[in-house]
Amino acid sequence: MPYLLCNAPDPEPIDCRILTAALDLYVEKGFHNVSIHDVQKQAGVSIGSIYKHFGGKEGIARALYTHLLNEMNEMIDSVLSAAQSPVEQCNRIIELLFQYCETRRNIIAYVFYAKHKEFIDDEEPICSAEPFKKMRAIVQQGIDDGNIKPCNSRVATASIFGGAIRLIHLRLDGVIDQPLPELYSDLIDATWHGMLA
Amino acid sequence: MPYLLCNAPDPEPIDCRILTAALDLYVEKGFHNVSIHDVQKQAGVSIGSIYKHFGGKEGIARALYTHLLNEMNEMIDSVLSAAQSPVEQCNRIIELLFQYCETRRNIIAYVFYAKHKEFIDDEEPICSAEPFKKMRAIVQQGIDDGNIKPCNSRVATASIFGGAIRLIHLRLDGVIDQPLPELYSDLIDATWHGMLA
DNA sequence: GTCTATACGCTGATAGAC
DNA sequence: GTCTATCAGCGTATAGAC
Repeated sequence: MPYLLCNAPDPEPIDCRILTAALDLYVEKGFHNVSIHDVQKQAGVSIGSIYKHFGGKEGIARALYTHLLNEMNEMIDSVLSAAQSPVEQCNRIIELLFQYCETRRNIIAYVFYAKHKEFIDDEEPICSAEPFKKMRAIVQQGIDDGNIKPCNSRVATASIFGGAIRLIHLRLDGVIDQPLPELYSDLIDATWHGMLA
Repeated sequence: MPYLLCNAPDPEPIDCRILTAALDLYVEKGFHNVSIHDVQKQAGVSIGSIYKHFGGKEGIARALYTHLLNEMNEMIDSVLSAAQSPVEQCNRIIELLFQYCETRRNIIAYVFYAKHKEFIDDEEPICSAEPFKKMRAIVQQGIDDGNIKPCNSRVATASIFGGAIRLIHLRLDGVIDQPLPELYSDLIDATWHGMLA
């Protein structure tokens, strides 16, 4: 995977055109409501090329999946290498997710919102994927350090990131019309200090 | 809607058999991976009857949608009529959702997990539906009373219910193998008092 | 490597008997 | 009201030309 989808070289190579076209269509209409012909038309390539490169519709979805998880993963790694405390790392991840939700909407939608099990065979649930494991590891580290409240690590991770993910879903659904970064500080305060007045 | 799906009379009427069969199949395999013939077989009725009663595959999905939202709504109303404080009402809703997630798994999956926009035309996002509005109203009431921290009501609602919804998703995905009610008290503590140690 | 034309299967939907 | 048999259309995938 020589480059990230959002940093494609110019002129855009054919496989990249196919991926971005498919991503847009899958997110907008849902995987099952998109035909190979739709992708072919939008990408400006032929059906033959699509089968040559990805072996079919599901092949594109699987390639997208690994590709975008990879981007997620690099994002998490960049946060980790900044070497702050676990709490600050969690905050930074949420901050970046909120930014991406505005600037790279379809990537976030595909990773956080699509139901991959319904169209990609034998795929592990996405929360078992590398970036999500790392998020949980950060939380566990915070617990071990004594900075995060000691409790079931699933519960802790869900408590810390659940509100953010919920807001992302609502934003993607069009229920929230405010850009998420504007809600960041309120959410962070609620997450760490609780919702009691 | 004379009865709730989970309290169907005996012998089960034909439309109810269709709905429960479709619910099971839709949740297990995803709407688009289920054919009318699958539903017909599982429900033990004919295709003709299905078209007579619901007008087709999407008609079943729409009927399920309104039916199950109705059940959700009654659940919320029962909590509201118990007339506790908003904070206790929120806790009770989460407690019931966790219970339902174990005992009426498919109902929760269909309401909280399915992407209705992908197969039901012109449907409002589900969080605009009555039960979700009521949840937000409860939170707003708590803020007005001075019991819940005053902030953007979307953020507040997402903070309070986001962790629970996230755990429900993980449980439905098979990532968590512990029954959710066992995680209830940890989650509630985290929600109201925050995640700092 | 890229394309076009074609074949085949599946699925949603209907018509008409009981 | 319930059922079975049948149709028409779409969408995936392939074969073969350039």
